[in-house]
Amino acid sequence: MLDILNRRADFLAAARAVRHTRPGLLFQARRRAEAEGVAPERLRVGFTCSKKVGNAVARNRAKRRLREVARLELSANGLAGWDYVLIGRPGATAARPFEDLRADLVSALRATHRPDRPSARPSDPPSGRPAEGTAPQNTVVPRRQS
RNA sequence: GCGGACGGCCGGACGACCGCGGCAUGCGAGUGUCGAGGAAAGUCCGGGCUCCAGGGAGAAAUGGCGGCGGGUAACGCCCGCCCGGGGUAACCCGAGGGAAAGCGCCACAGAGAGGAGACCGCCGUCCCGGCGGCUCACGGACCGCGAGGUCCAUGGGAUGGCAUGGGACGGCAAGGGUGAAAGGGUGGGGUAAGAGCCCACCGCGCUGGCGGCAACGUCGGCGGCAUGGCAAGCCCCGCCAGGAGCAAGGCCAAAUAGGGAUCGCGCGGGGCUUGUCCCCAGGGCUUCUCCCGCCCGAGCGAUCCGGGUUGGCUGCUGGAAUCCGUCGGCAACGGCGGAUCGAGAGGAAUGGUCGUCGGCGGUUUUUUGCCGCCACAGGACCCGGCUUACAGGCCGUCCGCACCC
RNA sequence: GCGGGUAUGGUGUAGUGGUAGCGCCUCAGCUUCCCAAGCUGAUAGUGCGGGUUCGAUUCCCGCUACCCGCU
Repeated sequence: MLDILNRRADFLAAARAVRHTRPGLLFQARRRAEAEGVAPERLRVGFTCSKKVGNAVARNRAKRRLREVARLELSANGLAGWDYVLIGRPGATAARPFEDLRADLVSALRATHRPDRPSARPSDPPSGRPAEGTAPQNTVVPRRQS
């Protein structure tokens, strides 16, 4: 089951971790630290849209489509112990055909959890990004959930 | 039929599968039920509600409003009417009090921009000229015997004349010209020329009658031009307004100190006639003043509460509600009766994939077919308004023009 | 939820109701062997829609965009 993310700190932490850009959405993912007190089998997801997406109707519609896509894909293919954040993009999130939007999420998930990609391990960012304050997940190599 | 004015309404429908939020029920799986708008928006006004401020009166400051009457809980909203402006009309628009309380501004142009002014111009008097007459003197020519007459030239004089030139002094403000605006307008009389100088009408001011609750209208009398415009410049007049906002506010639990509250005892300076005396007080309680009332002022004791943080409950939706009928009212609206309950979340619920129909656009000679698209926009304490956004469509009333009967 | 402010050439900014200025940038010319600098000149602007006024960047109303407070 999906837990909904609503604390600002969780969003900020996810924003400092893995990011992927897809035409229909921005994707962020972070493996939680054990010390955070959240049960490790939980999988959490957050949705957000900035004012650039549009007025309240446009933002709500983008978040609903992201929610539906997360319901279909993330509950099946997401990893326990991770936080995911899905961010709406102006125009595209609401206008993109649904199957394309769904494929965007699948693609981002695969890019995040592929073991041979450095970007899957935020522990050693090649671009010299400042290291994250919460270190424990840096040593864990993500693996596919069975 | 075409064009136009005004008012009101709808703003996709039905269905399938997988999902979402609240409530009820169930041990549970689940089941049942309800689930965004006309603007929910902007936050521009007005209220309810809650807390804060001791009560009353006045003032100041600040902000707002501004024809009159009505409606309303109230309003800057609505209705009706008046006045002014626009339109052939239906109808539309108007921050629509005061400019003789005061201050300020009116660029440029123009002579002059506010108790104004004289550039061109008009008129009078005088002076210097011009023209044509009159008259005198002298000269010449001609006619006549003569007295004399006629004509020409020069010079002088006086008075009057002119479609006449220039100047000085004075009168005038009609006309030209400048300007957004030139110190009432039109016409006539009058005059040297003119002018409210006089007269008529209009406008303006004062005043009386009548109609109207009133704004105002209308009829008459008087005055005789005095009062330019701007107050969405300062300002004056009248009216209105205490502050904060549901993250208001209330309750509970966890957690516990340096502060706070209540009660009891107690309390300033000066004067002498030493008294249960008199006088003066200080500070606080809405920016100030006044009146009333209250408290503090100095410590001690007792009792109670408790900062910050986190969570839960409540406020929370039945209300100036909506609909129908009826009565009063031109209307806004109000009275009465009946029926109905239609989101209450707490980072926030309506989505995805389709089907049929509807609408719009494109393609097509047309039909069919195919393709694309579905206005503005999402409750967060609740109401009444205003403003702004809005694909497409529906209904009603009225006006103008053309045609037919 | 409650309030406040700003909008002026491409850019940064002045501006008493009366022709909207200035610096940088851009362009052209001069200067130089060439460039830079310098000199001369030019282009280009009041966010939008109404209203008041003879006249609005200025005053008033309504929108739009951006920014900033408080809770």
